[in-house]
Order: sequence, then C-alpha cells, then structure tokens
Amino acid sequence: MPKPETLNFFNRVYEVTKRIPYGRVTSYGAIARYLGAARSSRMVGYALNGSVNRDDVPAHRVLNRNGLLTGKHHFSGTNLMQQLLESEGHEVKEDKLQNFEDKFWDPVTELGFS
DNA sequence: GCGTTGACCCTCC
DNA sequence: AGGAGGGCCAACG
Repeated sequence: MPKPETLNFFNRVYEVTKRIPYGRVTSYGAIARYLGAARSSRMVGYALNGSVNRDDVPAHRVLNRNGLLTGKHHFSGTNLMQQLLESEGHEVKEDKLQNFEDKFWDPVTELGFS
C-alpha cells in the first residue's frame, strides 16, 4: 500500500483487492482490518461497487465472513461472480463458497502490517 | 452540512 | 443452534 496518506479509502481497498492471489479469497472484514478500519467493513463493499467497473480489480474474490457471495447481485450477470470463482478452481454451492476457510487469504497475515 | 444508504459484523434474545 | 436487531463509518443526494 503506497502512500496511505494520499490514497483515500477507496483506492486503498483497490490496492488490497488487487493483491489477492489467484485461487484465493478474502472477506470484507479482513480487508477492513488491514486498512485499520475494522468497523468499516461495509465501506469495503461500497468501494468495490465502484471497482467492479474496473477490470483490474478482482472484486469477485471478496466475500463476506461466511464465504457467501453477497455481492453477486451487483455484478453484470446474476451468476457471473460464481462463474468467475468456479473458473479459478473454486466450488460454489447455493451462493456459498465451499471449503472457504481453506482458501481464505488474510491480508494482515499474508502481507503483514503496513 | 444533514439525513439516508449499505457487496458487513457482532451481540443478544 | 438459529434468527432478529443494532452499530459502525464513509460516500451520496
């Protein structure tokens, strides 16, 4: 995360989201904690709403704490988010990612504190 | 500048 | 164990 001061909340969310490795997923709360705004998890989703138009931000790799595809409704197609996840080797059933904890990627743990 | 809104999360019945 | 409700905080109108 370069220059946190000059980057607003949205851009910081983008930076973290872009660093999610292929085949891994994370949660809104994890990103929020990494940004130091543990109570602003809703804003993470709000920010991703603007980033979904950006093709450089893999917003489909961000789920809620239960591994549920809560934001699938904001994608172009209803099942686009699920198909993107399935194309990365994930297993989605009933809008919920299977084996979520195993594929979970915590930026605080993986990237460490900024 | 105030009131509403939300791709969430935690706590309490 | 499961559901309902409140809290948070930044962006939007």
